[in-house]
Amino acid sequence: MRPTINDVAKKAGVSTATVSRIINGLPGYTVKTRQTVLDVIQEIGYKPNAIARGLVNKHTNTIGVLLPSISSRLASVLLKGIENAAHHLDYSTIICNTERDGKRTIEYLDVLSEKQVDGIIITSEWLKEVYEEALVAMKIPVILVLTVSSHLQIPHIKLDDKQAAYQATQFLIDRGHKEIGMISGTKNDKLAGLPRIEGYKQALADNSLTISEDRIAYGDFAYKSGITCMEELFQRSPDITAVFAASDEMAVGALSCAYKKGIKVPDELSVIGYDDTQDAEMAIPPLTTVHQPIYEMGQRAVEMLFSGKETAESVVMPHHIVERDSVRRVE
Amino acid sequence: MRPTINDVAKKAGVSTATVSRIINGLPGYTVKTRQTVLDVIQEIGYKPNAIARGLVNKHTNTIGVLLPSISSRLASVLLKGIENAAHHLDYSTIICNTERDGKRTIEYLDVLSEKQVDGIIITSEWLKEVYEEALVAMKIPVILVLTVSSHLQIPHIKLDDKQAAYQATQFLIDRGHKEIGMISGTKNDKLAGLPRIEGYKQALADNSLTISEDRIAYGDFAYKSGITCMEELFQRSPDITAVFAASDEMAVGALSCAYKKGIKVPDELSVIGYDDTQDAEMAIPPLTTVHQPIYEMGQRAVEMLFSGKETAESVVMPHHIVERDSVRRVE
DNA sequence: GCGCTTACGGTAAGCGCTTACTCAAATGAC
DNA sequence: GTCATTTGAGTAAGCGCTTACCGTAAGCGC
Repeated sequence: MRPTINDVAKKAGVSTATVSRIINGLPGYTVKTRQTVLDVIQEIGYKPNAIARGLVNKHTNTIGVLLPSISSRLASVLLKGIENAAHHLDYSTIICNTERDGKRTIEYLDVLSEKQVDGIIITSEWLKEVYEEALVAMKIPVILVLTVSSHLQIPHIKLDDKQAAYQATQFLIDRGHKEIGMISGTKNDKLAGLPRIEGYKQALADNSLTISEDRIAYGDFAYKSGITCMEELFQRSPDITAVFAASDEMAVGALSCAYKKGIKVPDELSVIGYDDTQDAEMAIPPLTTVHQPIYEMGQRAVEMLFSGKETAESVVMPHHIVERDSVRRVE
Repeated sequence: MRPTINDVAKKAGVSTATVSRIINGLPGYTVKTRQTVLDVIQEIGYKPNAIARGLVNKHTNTIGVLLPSISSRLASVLLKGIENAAHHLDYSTIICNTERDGKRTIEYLDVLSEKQVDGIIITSEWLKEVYEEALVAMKIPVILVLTVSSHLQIPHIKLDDKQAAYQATQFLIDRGHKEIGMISGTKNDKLAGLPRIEGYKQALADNSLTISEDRIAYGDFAYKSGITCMEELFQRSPDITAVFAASDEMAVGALSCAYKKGIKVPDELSVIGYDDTQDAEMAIPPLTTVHQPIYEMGQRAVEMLFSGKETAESVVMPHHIVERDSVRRVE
């Protein structure tokens, strides 16, 4: 059995209260008693039991993070930002990989509630009403990253997706492209789907370029769907000279598709991505893309969780385009 | 305040013992009392406090995972496997991103110990002696993934790296390559460094090909180092026709380097990677590589953690080469 | 109707801590 | 030297649960 506070109290000839005060840095003892107690702790290798502490203190110094798909580059960088900030604030982080499964999400919410986490960060996933109900029932601070709440006043962190998509498209237009396709995410995704399509269309409209549904293909943000979407686009609208993809993974899929068809990027086709994950950097050619400060968003989320304010303000993070080699200027 | 077992006991007109029995599925009550209690639980939205439970039950249903670098593709897939298996067994997983920082690692070990996790999985990182000491002190089951223990009998899961590297090199040789370079991981890495170099050299030796230190460049498994290593190799040994990289990321780095120099892969240079992460699939051209069953290793690790046996047996997982398009046959 | 077993369910201790309350001794003001 | 105050440290309750240990009443055989 691991030594308890009782063991050190006995061995040091003091009460548990004194030991507790010492390990918690509260006043009420001489330097001498402090030293003997510390010595005993060292000697028997005592470590406070965080569970027992949690029971009386009513906080566990741990947070929970819900992610729709943990192995994606985006998710893992976000997670890294979260974990890092949490660790610096002395919090542990429990991960919950929902796989976009509603049942599983509810299970996780239950578990986090039962485990008395001090806060929850929900990322990327559209908040169904059941989730929102569960959330209010548990009265725990929640921060949303890359998603928003429709019914509740839950603070979120994201970027202006429409704006960013607009700028990406404008970037292509500025370089002389007129026939521009789009590889979108899931069709009815209100988070990363619709707004980006709107931005794309708006940019075309503002530049008096024709908008055609033929030039939009719908994927699911993942690599493979980028390939098939690009194939569709080549079929339906072979005249396009540039493509805006709603994720780097899909953009790389487009690159792969073009490669297989012997179409040179950027010479014959320009591609711009979205996210600026390492995939963009590693692509051949390196991908021009919209940078989302993902890591920082993760950090920010935990800061907001413990900002002390009852409900923090939502924040929209800045974005910018990172220019690499996948877009060419046409005459 | 959240309702406690006491609240439901009072409201249902029974004792807490009965409520406890009911939520734990122990015998000792009529269907009728069971139903009233269940109704009350439902009505007031009672959820057992896992912290209080943990205090008396002496287990927390949570495990800790140490990862050297959480945002790498390898780590996130491993994590996914772990998290998934853990969730199925009703365990939560706490992540600890050590960033290969010894001080941080020790901090995490302490935290996990204090939080009374039921098991720990350590991945990829070489076990320093201090860690091993900390580990024995806390008397918690530990499983190692992609690493081993030098002093302790801690069960591990990995593959036969030397064998795998041998086969990768042999694969190149079988396709007619004679001047083969290697992009290795960290020079003195006993885990993923040395064994792979040995396998590479052994294969060359067994085929009476000359081994030259000029043909080995040392990176750190990450993308950027792959680029610089490839540059070095081109300089030091321009006659090589194929390269074996000790990680997919470095292999992709090699691809990027070749691309920049206008060297065609696989026509002018063949590249074989290691890991078979999604990076390999997404590469242009798609990367031939040795497949590590990373996800499965993660799953396996948690199964072993709770196999019931005092100390599980170490396992070496099978590997195989996934042939894609980055290696060409030469005459 | 008697003694027995069995099923139901309550009582209370205790898990390892924190902390309000108490008290004795030391200190300080005068 | 006296009295008020501060300081070091102990006592014990209680955080929300589980569970060993008991009662009590019902059910059974005879």
